[in-house]
Amino acid sequence: MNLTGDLLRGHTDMIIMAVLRRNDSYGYAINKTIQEFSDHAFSLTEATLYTSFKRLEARGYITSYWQESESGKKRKYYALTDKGSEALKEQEKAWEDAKNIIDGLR
Amino acid sequence: MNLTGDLLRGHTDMIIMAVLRRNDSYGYAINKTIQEFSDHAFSLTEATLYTSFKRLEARGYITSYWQESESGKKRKYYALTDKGSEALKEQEKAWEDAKNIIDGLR
DNA sequence: TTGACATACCTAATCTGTCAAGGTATATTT
DNA sequence: AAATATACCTTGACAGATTAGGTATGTCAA
Repeated sequence: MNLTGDLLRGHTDMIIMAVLRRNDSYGYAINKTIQEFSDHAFSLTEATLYTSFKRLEARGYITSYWQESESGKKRKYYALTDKGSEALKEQEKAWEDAKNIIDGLR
Repeated sequence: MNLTGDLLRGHTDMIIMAVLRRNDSYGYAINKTIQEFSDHAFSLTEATLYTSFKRLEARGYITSYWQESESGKKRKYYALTDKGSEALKEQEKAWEDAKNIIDGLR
């Protein structure tokens, strides 16, 4: 498997929000989750990840808060907002459409 | 359905090559084919289309030749090369992976 | 205890593909 | 004669992803 991020471009936000729908999480852990679910075939670059956080927060789709771990490290947690939840649903619909179009053409 | 090309970004080349796998075709007709197969929900802009042709030809994935239609209009036909056929297979594999990753995360 | 690695955050500059907005020209339909 | 469909193409701007940096703390093995 060799997946460039460009293949999922435009869907990064959806992926992140889908992870946050399960529960609040922080950058490092979110990326780990994505890696695990793709059998370590795919990971977002950190730049992509943090750029996406900024974008999502600016749009009001997620909020953030700092929390300290047991080990003492500071983590920035993100939570999906109601608005984000709505946006996620729409993006998932668009994703289904995209799948149908591409698969229909083959 | 409201699909921006950005949602399919990175897959445009695959889509075009998939159309060309059926038979040689020219720009205008290729776009019509894509529109029909997506129930007119999706079409590439012409700029995207011709940019993609250039890119694909530069990579040796397609070749082109001019041919006149019965009506007298000149059409630039494109044909999938062996190299393009190989690339298409790989891209389709990557597409399957992308689908699995995204759908697995939801 | 020191060095390597994992954890955890972030930014600036660059690259790439798409889009908006233009352009040319011929054939067909009204 | 005008409108529409067919048919090609380019330039400049934009948005999202990548490359390549940066800071700092915790953990574990040698």
